[in-house]
Amino acid sequence: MRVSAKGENGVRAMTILALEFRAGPIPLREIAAREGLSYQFLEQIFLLLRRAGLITSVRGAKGGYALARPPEEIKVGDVLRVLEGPLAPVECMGEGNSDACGKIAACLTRGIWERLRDRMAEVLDDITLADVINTPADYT
Amino acid sequence: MRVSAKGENGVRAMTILALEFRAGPIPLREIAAREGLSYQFLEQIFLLLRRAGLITSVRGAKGGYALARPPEEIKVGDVLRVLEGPLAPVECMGEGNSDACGKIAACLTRGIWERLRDRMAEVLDDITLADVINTPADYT
DNA sequence: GAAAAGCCGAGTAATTTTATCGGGATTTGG
DNA sequence: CCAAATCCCGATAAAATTACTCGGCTTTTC
Repeated sequence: MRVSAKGENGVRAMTILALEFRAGPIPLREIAAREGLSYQFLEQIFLLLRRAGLITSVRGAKGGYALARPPEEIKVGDVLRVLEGPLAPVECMGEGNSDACGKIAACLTRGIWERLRDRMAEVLDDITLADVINTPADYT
Repeated sequence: MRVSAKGENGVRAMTILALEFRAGPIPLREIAAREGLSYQFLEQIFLLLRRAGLITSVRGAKGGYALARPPEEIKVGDVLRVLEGPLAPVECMGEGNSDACGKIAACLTRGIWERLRDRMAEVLDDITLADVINTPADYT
């Protein structure tokens, strides 16, 4: 039940882009340095995020990445779906989808995963990047 | 964000034990056959569940496994914690625990994982094995 | 035209998960 | 007592996934 490093670092990097929104494109090396991450690993992550339309890129010197939309309009769930695949706790259950799997107890356990999936989506789609950067220190 | 086969099959097997509660111990081979699972893989799972005190075993001929407590008293969350480790979406955040990880955006993203973790626990600790076996067919 | 940056397919390394093996220890029933 | 059924369990192999690297290309600025 863990989020992968890709997902975790992707959200982290998106948070930086949210903090720097309006500052013009931020080069990847800067983000990598700021978060102590491998430049090349982040590159893989950003490739996916760009192709999914969550960020835009500017090539060449003075280039870099920026959010494609303001932080208020990007949900954490959007980012995680791109990097982790659909928010489904078990394989036979993509979001929206509900295949039976032919096993005896299948129909019995399905309700568990459906409820879990829906709650997870609820939380993650309720938090935008704007919420993340406005988190008060005493949130805990 | 997936539950492992261990977790999924563990819950499935526990569901069978719940259905057969009061029928005396059920041999593992029967459960494996019923769910089309490898006997030896299930054995690993049951070892963990027994050590965690969720099931009891009877050795020898006519032996098998049974729930240690009635289905009403075993939560799906209990089973998953044994098989998947703590219900924590990211490493730096065991249940109850909240270590800082020293990265710049750390404190900002932490709230996401805390909320997610708490909601997941809420769902999984709210469903008992009794609920699972009483699931109406139109649950969806 | 050199330096700064992104683009990207392919490949390797590390880790985790899944599954198997082989032999033991207990219990039942004959 | 013996044979069959069944759990016990450490070790390890196989497979899958995840994390990360490489190398070379393209685009833009100065």
